[in-house]
Formats: sequence, C-alpha cells, structure tokens
Amino acid sequence: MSTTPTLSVYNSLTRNKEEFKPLVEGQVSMYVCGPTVYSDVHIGNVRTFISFDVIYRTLLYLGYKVRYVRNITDVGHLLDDGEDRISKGARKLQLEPMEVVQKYTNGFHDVMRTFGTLPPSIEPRATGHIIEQIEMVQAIMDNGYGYESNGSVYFDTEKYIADQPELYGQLSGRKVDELLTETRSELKGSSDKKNPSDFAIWMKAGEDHIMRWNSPWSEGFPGWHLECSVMSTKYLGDTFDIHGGGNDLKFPHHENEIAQNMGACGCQPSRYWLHTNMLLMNGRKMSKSEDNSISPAELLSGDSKHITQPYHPMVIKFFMLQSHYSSTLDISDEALLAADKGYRRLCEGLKTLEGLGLSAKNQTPGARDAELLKLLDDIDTELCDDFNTPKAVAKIFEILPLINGYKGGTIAADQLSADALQQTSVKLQRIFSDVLGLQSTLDDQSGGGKALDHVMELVLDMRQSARQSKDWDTSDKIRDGLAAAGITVKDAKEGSTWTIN
RNA sequence: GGUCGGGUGGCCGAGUGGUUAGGCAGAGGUCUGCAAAACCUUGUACGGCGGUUCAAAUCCGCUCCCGACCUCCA
Repeated sequence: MSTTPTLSVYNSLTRNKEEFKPLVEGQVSMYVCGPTVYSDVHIGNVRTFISFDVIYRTLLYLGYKVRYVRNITDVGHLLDDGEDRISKGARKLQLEPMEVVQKYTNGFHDVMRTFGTLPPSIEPRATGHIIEQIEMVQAIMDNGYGYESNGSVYFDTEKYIADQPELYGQLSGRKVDELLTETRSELKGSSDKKNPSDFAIWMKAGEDHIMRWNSPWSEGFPGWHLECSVMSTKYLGDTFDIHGGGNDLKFPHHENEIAQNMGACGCQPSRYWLHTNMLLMNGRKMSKSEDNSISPAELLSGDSKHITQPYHPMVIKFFMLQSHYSSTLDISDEALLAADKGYRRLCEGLKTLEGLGLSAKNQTPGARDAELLKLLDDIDTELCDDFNTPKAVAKIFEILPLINGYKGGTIAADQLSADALQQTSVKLQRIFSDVLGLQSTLDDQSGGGKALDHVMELVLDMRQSARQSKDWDTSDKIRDGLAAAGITVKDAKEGSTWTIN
C-alpha cells in the first residue's frame, strides 16, 4: 500500500487550494452552520450537510480525530419584515416557539438519518447559549467595536474597517467603502445604526416579540450572526481548523462572524473556510416562489411534477456525490434517472466483488494486479484533493470492468491475484460505506426477509428444471410473472439471480 | 449597478497547456434458447472573436449568454 497522500482543500478565505495542516496534529476541529429550524428542511440544505458529512467521514478515514460541531439556529434569524422566523412559525401553527423548534429539529434529524449522514459530535442550539452570547456582546463593546442604541447593540463596522481594512470583506470579496455606503439596510427600518453596514448583535424585543431574554441593554434577543461566533469558539477554541457552510452564507453571515470574533478576541475564528455550492433546478437556485423547488419528501415519494418516479435516498446522495461540493448542481428527473441506473450497477459490481474476494484462489501475482491497485490508490488521491468525490466515484467505475470481466471470464483467472481482489473488496467496501456514506440498495430490496428468499429459491429451482428440459414456455412464464410482480431474474452460468425493482 | 462564479458532446458532470474523466442515453459486436445483466468497440465536445505558444477546451484580451451574492436563504 502506498502512503496516504497529502490533503489539500480550497480555502475560500485565501481563494487558493492549500495543504491542510490542522492546528493540533492528528486532530481536526470543524464547525458547520446548521439549519434554521422554522420549516421542513430544504433539499439544498441536505446537499450541504451531505457534503460536509463526506468531508467529516474523509477526515476520519484519513485517521484524524475530529470534533464536528453543527449548530441548530432557533432564534435571532429574522425575516425581511423583521419578524423572527421561529416566532412567525409559532404564530402560524399556534405553537410555543420551542415546539416549532423541536418539530423541525426532529424532522431535520429524520431526513439526515434517511440520507445516512453521521450526527455531528456536538449540536448546540442558539437558545441554549444566550448567556455566552450576551458575554460576547459585552466583550465586543469593551473592545470598542459595539455601541448601544435604544436598547439594541450594533457592531461598529466603520471602526472595524478602520482598524482592519484588509479583513472586512476579504471572505466575500466585498469592497469596504461600498459596504459603508450601502443603503439597502434601510429596509430593516433600523435608524438606530450609525452606518448602514452595522449589524445587530443584540436586538431589543418589540412589544409582541415572543422570544426574549434579559440583558444589560434591554429585554431582547441575540443577533443572527452571533450564535455561530459564540458556539464555534466555545466548543472548538478561539481559533479552529475548518468552518463550513453554504456559499450563500459568505455574506453577510460569515463575514460578520469573522468581524465579531475579531472584535471580541482579536483573532480569526477559522483557518480554512469551506463553502458548498447551490443546488439548482432548471438552472436556477431553487425557490418556492418560482415553482422550481422540490422537497426531500417529494423526491423520496415521487410526488412532484418535476420527477417521474420516487428516488431512493442513496440514489439522491449518489447523484450529489457525482459533482463536486463547490460546484452548482442541476437537479432534474433525467439526471436522477441516470444516477439511479449507475448506482444500481455500482452496487451490483461491489456485491460481485465481495464474492470474488472470498472465492478467488489464485495465489500468484496477476498481470493486472498493478492496474487494479493503482485505481484503488487513485481513489485516496482524489479524496485528498479537496474531497473530490466525483473523481473518486469515477475511479470506482473504472474498477468495475475489471471485476465484472474477471467474473465473466473475459479476464483470465491468473490475471488477478486473490490477494489483490481481497484487498480491493475490503477497501472499496470501506470507501463506499464509511467514506461516501452509501448503502447498497440491493440489500433492502430483498426486504421480504428469509421467507421470500426461500420462495425465490424454490421458484428459480423449478424454472431451472424447466429450462433444462427446454420447456421455454414454462421458464418464460415464470420469468414474466415475476417481472410483472416487480422481480427481475437474470440468468448466468452459475445460476440465476433476482432483484426487486 | 457592484462583487464573485460559470458556459464542456443528447442529458448530468469531472478536468486542464500536448495523453480516454466518469455516469446515463445512442450505435455495433460477444455471450445467451430468448430476455436481462455483463464484457468489448464506438460517434458527437469544450459559447463567440482575437492573441500568446511548437501546441489551448485549458493562459491573456474582448464579446455574448447564464447564475449566485449585495436583502432572509445551505
């Protein structure tokens, strides 16, 4: 086996692909902006969290000890009209705000479990960290970067820009003088600010605002960006390794997060910033108002005019992994269908390999061992190149003809050694399930359990007898009947196999 | 308007100064009682116009088109 290649990641902060070196050798601290739990989770959210799940899994695979923190935003995230998202949900559903939060947090967890992602190491909630947020507001004020105005506290971007002209706007590529003259924040009706680019770190609650806490400045609630600054540094330290999130959070959310951390402790929170790109439908960012949106539930049930059939969560996940996390991905029925077929072939190939790995007898080196093992090594190389799952997946597909060819006899038995096949089997299984987080859809297809297995064994046995006596009418009748019942029979030299469609 | 990113073959999607990405679909073949699967072979490609270079889809300039962000969003 070759040595593990060096991991490199694209750092949004420097706009360069850099060698990844964690702060503490062998350990990685990673923070990812989680969902705001005010409604059912968006499929675009799912893509982002699947991307970071694979990043998390790859880091574990590479032997790092990882602390992965992903928050739940349950307060402070305001709508255009200034109403808190959670409060609005509560009003609409006539529930306690925390009931809304619980309902959609549960839903979020269910969906993520369906897609086979690992839970983060810590999943903190904004409402559980009000005290820490108040403390950070105080620290920012003590350092001269925050000012109180009518019970609310704002971050003083003008002072921050004066002190750190290179920093503010670095992540999002914004020009500071434009930020200062930006006038659109008037939308928020906040005339309490000194500059339009200033943002709230503590907001005084209005009369009818449900979610409110006591603070030195007013009864109110924390600003949206603050929770991430607080929770990331609380659990990962003032400076940690990776901060991730959707590309659309770069500005203002992440930019302001950096400003807050700098304002509070004078240091950058994260060393590497990783951003995932948007999921598109019909070439545009999904949006309910433009009718180009599909929910996780609709994808799984097939109940949407955008798709012709339900899709297995693993197929959807596989579809996503065939593009790079930093690229936009256009979702469509045609593309999902292609992924579905490809995924099925992949699963069958891996199943075949598993059998070969156990049954191969050739103890001498094979002429094509090197070719196979090279492809195997290439997978690691691709994963280490900024978590390039599409290329890693392509390598697996390049291995398939070797496996199937060996099984089918077009590749002679002495061409591949038992050892190489065994090694490939073990490694691919690991890549497939541990790193990519995929599960074969073939297994749960025989979900009827043992009874169905026995029935099928009997039926196929009877058909085999018919075939041996060249009773094609009977053998075809059995096959057609099974096909009508949704079971595909495939004949091979060693016998017939079956799968449920 | 500002900032950033992108335009790749029928579809999705990698990649990048010279050598097949990959998947799906299509075509031909092998195998098979037939079918399915598998295997082999295979076509169509890098928005447009210039420039740099021995060589550009890949670098530079211009241009057209698209998207994201700038306001809540993963």
